[in-house]
This record gives sequence, structure tokens and C-alpha cells, in this order.
Amino acid sequence: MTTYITTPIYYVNSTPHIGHAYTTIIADTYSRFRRLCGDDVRFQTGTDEHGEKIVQAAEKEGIGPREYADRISAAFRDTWPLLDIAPDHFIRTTNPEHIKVVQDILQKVYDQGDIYFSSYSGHYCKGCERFLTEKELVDGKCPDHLTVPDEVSEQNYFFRMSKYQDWLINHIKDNPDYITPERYRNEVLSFLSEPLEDLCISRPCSRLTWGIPLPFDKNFVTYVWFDALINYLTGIGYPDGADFTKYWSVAEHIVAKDILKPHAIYWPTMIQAAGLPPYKKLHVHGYWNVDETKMSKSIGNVIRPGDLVEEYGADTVRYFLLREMSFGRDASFSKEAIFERRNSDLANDIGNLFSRALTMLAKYADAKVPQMDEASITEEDRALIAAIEKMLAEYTACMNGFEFHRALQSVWEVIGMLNRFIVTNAPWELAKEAANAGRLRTVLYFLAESLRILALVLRPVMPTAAAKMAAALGMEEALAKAVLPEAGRWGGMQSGTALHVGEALFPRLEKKAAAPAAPEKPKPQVKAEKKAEPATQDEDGLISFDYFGKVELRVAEIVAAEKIVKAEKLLKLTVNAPEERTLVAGIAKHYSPEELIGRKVIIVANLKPAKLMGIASQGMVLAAKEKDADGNERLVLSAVAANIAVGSRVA
RNA sequence: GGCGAUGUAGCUCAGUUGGUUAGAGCAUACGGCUCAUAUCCGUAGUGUCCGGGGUUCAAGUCCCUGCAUCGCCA
Repeated sequence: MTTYITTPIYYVNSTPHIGHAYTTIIADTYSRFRRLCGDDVRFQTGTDEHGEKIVQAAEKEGIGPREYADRISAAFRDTWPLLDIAPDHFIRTTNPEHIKVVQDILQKVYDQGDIYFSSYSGHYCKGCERFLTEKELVDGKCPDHLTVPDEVSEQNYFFRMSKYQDWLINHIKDNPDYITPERYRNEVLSFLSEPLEDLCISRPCSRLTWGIPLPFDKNFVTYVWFDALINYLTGIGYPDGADFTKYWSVAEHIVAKDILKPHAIYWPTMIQAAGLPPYKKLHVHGYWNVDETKMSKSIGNVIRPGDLVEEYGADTVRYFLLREMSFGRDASFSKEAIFERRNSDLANDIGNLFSRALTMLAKYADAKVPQMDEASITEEDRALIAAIEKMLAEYTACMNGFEFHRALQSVWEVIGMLNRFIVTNAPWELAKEAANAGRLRTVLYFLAESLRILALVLRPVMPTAAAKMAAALGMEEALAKAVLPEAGRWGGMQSGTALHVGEALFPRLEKKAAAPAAPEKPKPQVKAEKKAEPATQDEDGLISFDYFGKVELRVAEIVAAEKIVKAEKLLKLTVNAPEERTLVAGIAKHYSPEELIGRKVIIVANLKPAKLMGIASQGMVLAAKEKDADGNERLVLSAVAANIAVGSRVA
């Protein structure tokens, strides 16, 4: 069998983040898995490099678009090896071969009458690089960029996408696996239930030159999708390369949900218009949030794959991403979560299993795989073999269905079973009595053989760790060539194989090492501010005395208080501390202004002033708040136990 | 506004075509072991399966309705 798997080509307007890494890790894992099943696999990724945004970004840096694209494209290409990702081909839309293929296809589709020239006018947003519909505008502005779009009227070329709408609907309905998971298939069908508009596929050279010229009109360049999507054909040598005939009919694309429409609607109709058979499958995944919030440059919480690898290693990052996300749904990344997975799943479960099993094989079997004593095989042993067979079946089914989290879950069930197997059989006890030697050899053989199968199934997910496991089992070469399902059959481990007890597969990480993966560098001014401040708290949540000393607490007397109109919670207080200050306090629900006059309270005197409801608050009153069983809040102001001069420091 | 998805233990999620006392991992508490990376094993749990109604001998699962969150479309 053959497999052709692709990631989208990544737009070079930003450098690789965890989302790019996820898509590409999926593709790499799947390609390694299909190879493990004996397939001839082609795995392609690359970069998308044309368009106005690239020109602008390049201008900002004072370089040409080509140079800019070269730089960012290299950033992508150089990131993948760090994650043990090994594509067979890295395509760039600026490659001459690609440009030629795009032009060939455009010409073909044009010649058959599926591309026509028409005028178009509308609201063009530079930020979006597209026309916005009347309804998308909010107060006449682009809702994303908050700018008034330009009124542009121009003539352009359009692809007759509508012509293929019915064909596409039928194709999706006839092939339930064409778009998966199902939720995205539904989304596409729902979108297709309305008439499709034709697709604008050009930009006049007067406005954009960084693109592929239309072969039938040199005054225009190709716009986005007719350029980018075709990479999937170029990369395998369309139209007459041997790889093209071999791989095209089995093409599987992986995309994140934001580019569902181009891949599920534009692309199939384009392929159809070009007279080619449709791709086989589209796999759509969700987004990675960071600490429950959306990842974005402006928030500054972008996670960089390179930083993660440095901190945890490629295997842990790959395992975490595959295990934590239910394919198709959104998931949340956090340093706590990856730290937890690393220590419990990798260090404690499988790492420790390997370590204890190999140590026992070394101690009680002279570091060689022992000969089993067939007579001593028990019911439990047979149950273990059955469980491994079941795991292999589930693992294979889930990997094929892109349910990586479930595939791993089933592997970890076996890992748990093996840890229990060791305890119930207690080889260290067996070793004490010579009479148990046969049983001991059997138990140890079972362990070695089970580890072999684990090394086998984990190879696609964690290539480096799996290779280390294989090496420890003295089967590096054999496992590198192994093919499922044959290699998964029980008994593949030869007695007498020499074992090599090496270092720990996944050393436990200590709390200190769980420091956050360096987030996106904050903007310069923010950075300067951050630098000036010392670390505010340690991992244990405690602050130092020095740090506490910076907080200036003082006794202050309330001399005046009034309600702030329009704010139901706020009171404006005037206090002597001893200088007169204005404070805004959120205590209106619990105290009336009158009862406050004359009270002595504790305030934070060196809090940065802030404006609340238009009033500058120069400090903050300390108060305690509690909630009773009914959810009612009670708030009590701080006070000093005896009379003391206003302005006294509290420490 | 239309369509769709999701809502299950403190957290992250499994729960096949409706069928015994609703599960797993993590976290928590207690106990055990010593081969092992302070690891592993065992025990203990807690649930208005989002609310309300309905179908059925039987509903986490099917139907209706409401709420919340999210996505797509307008």
C-alpha cells in the first residue's frame, strides 16, 4: 500500500508555533505509523510565500520579499528536525517547478471555460487581504482591523466554483470519510446547502506583484488559494512524474479548522476542474489554547516548539501533544499539563517499567533474554498476551483513524498491566529459591518480549525514545525494519539476545525544571518594565521578606465618603494618611458612607494610582471578604486594635 | 436569527446498536513492596451524567424543551 500525507504549507508571515508543530507532528507520526505497517509513504510539508502581507512584512524590515520569505521558510524547515519530524519533501510556492504547475493548471481550467473575467467592486481590507461583504462591516469598519476598508472597484478573474457544487455535495455524501471528524463534514455540508459563489482568483499587478502571473493575462497575478493549494500536486511531480501516479489517489491532507473551507470546498472543485480524481481524505483538527485562553501574538502567550524541545525533549513534546488533544477538538496547553504527563506517564509508568525490568533481567538473567520454561506458563501470562493482542488491534485502528490519544491510552493500559505483572510475580522472590528458576525465566522472558512490543508501537510517536528502547533490548536493527502486524506477534524476542542496560529513558523532572516554556518575547517597552522587577514569587507561592517590604501599608483615617454615581459597588473615600488622599473602594454594597467617617483602616499606600469611574484612586483599603453557604458575600474592613496615629506603618 | 457541536468525579476525559451496583488517568487519604527514576502495587471514596418534560419493562444513551459554552453561516 501507499500513503501520501501532507500538512498545509505554512504562511511565512509568522514563525512556527505549537499549532504548526502539532499539525506537522501528526503528519510525521502518521507517516511513521504507515511505514511501520509496511507502506510506501510520502510525507510533505512546506511554506506558502506569496501575497501582500509578505511584501509589507519585508518592507518593514527593509528587505525584499524573496529574502524575507527565504528567512522565514528556513525557520520552518529548521524547526522540524528538532521535533524528530522528517518530511520527504519540503515545498516552497516560490519554487520554479511550482510556479510552472500553477500556470499549467490555470491555463487548462481557463481553456475549458471555467475561469472568466468580470468586474467586482467592494470594500477591500488591506489587513485581511480580501474584500469584505457589506454585512461583515461593523460601523463601516473591518471588525478585525478596525479600519475603514478601501472602496475598490476592479476587474478580476473568477473560477466557476459553483459549477462543481452539486458534484461536491454528492461526493461528500457518498464518502463519509472524505472529511473527518464528522463535525467538520457537517459544517461543510451545511455551508454547501447555500449556493456557492464563484471564487476570485486574481489580483491586478497594479496592486500586487509578489505572486504568480496568470498565464493568459500578464496584468494579473494569482491570488492565494489557486497558488497555495496546488502545492499538493507540485510536490509529487504533477503532471507526469512517477510519484504523482503513485501517490495522488491516496492523498490525505491534514489541516487546522481555520482553513477548512479552502481545503473542503475550493480545493476539491479545483481538482475536479483540472480533471483529476479527488484527494482521499481531509483530516481536520482543533486549536491549541494556552492556559485556557486563545494563543495570540498580542497577548504574548505564543508557545514556540523550539523552547519546548529545549525544556522537555522532542519525545515528550510529541507524546504530550498527541496524548492531550482529542483529534478534532480544541485542547489546552499548559506547563503544568506537560510536566504532569512527562512525570506520570513517561517517567513513572513507562520509564520506570523499562528501568526495573531491565535491571532484573541483568541481575537475574545475566543481561540476556532467558529461555522460557513452557511448563510454568500461567493463566495470567496468557491473559497478558491476549491483552497485548487486543492493544495492538486498538492501537492500529485508532492510529489509522487519527485517534492518537486513544491509541496511546490503549498502550498505557498494557504498561499498567506490566507493572502489576511484576508485582504479582515478584521476580526478586523467585530468585531466592533455586526451585523457581524456571518460573523466573518465564516471567523475565515475558517482560523482555512485552518491552519489545512497546518499543515497536511507540516508534511512530517517540522515535528517539523507541530507538533507545530497541537498543537496550539488543534489537535496534531488527525493530527498525519491523513491520506490523507480523512484528507484533508474541514470541518475536529471541532467547539469548544480549541486553544493554542504559540510562533512564525519561528522567523525572524536578519541580524547578517545570518553569514555563519561555513565552513569546514581550514588546520592548513591556520587556524593559519586566526586567526592572524582581521575581515576584517562588514556585511554592511564597514571597520573600524583601519583597513584602516593598508593600507600604499604613494606617489611615477616613474623613469623608460618598457614593459614586452609576457605580453600584464603589465608594469615593477621602483619607488622612497623614496626607490627604482619595481612594476608590469597592465596598458600597457592605458599608454606607456615613458609617465610615472616622474609622481607621489599613491601606496600601504605594499602589500605582488607577482611575476607576473617572476618579483617580491613590491606594487601596484592605478588607476581608467571605461567602456563606447561600453564596451571600460579607465584607469587613480591616482595622487596628487600638488607637494609633494616622500614617503609622504596618509591618 | 439559522445550522451544528459540546455539557459525565476536584481536573482531563471514556462511555459501543438504550440493558446489572456509571468508568479511566491525574490529584487526595491510608496501607503494602523493595526489582525500579522518592518509582510501583492495593484500598478508600465523593457524581441531581447541565435543568425540565416525554417514549420505554429499562435512558448518561432516543425524542421535545430550556440554560450555558463554542464553532460555522447570515
